[in-house]
Amino acid sequence: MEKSRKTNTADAYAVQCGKCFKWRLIPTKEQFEDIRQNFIDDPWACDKNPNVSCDDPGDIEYDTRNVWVIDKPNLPKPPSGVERLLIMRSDYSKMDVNYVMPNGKKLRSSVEVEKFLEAHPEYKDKYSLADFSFTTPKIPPEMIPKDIEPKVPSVRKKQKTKDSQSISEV
DNA sequence: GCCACCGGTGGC
DNA sequence: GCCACCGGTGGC
Repeated sequence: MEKSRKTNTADAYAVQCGKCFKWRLIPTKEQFEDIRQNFIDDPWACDKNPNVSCDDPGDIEYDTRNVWVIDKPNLPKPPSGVERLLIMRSDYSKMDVNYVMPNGKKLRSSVEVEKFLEAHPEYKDKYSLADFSFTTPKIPPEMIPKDIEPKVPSVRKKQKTKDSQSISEV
């Protein structure tokens, strides 16, 4: 996923084809969430779209012209009426997950979800804890803009090679 | 007074 | 060492 400097949230979503490894843009967040929730059992491929094949050029390149963040596969899709927000810290150190409930309340952890459901029994048959995941994507070090100052100069963070690609929000 | 944002840490 | 979680607070 690529983040807009303005909104601090993803402004595009892309999935990588399991066969040709090209990246294809997914038009909406909800479609992206649909693909993501079953990604391991049902990996995505270009021909999932009747009008697209691996012979077609990719929609977007994985490079530093955008800030890419690789999402975890198989996150539960937010139930209807609930939106999952993924917010980038201004220093690109990490991301935060918030769930926006139908009444506008934002939840920051599973514990808060639990409390919310207790406090609002009317939602209890509609939503369950399993619908929520606060797992955050990793930010590949090369995606951190060059003009961002490293956080604590005294502490060196070690770079990590991250395997995968698979799913990504841009 | 709220809430978006950030820093710190406990537990794994 | 990582990351899910939460307390604090500055700016509105």
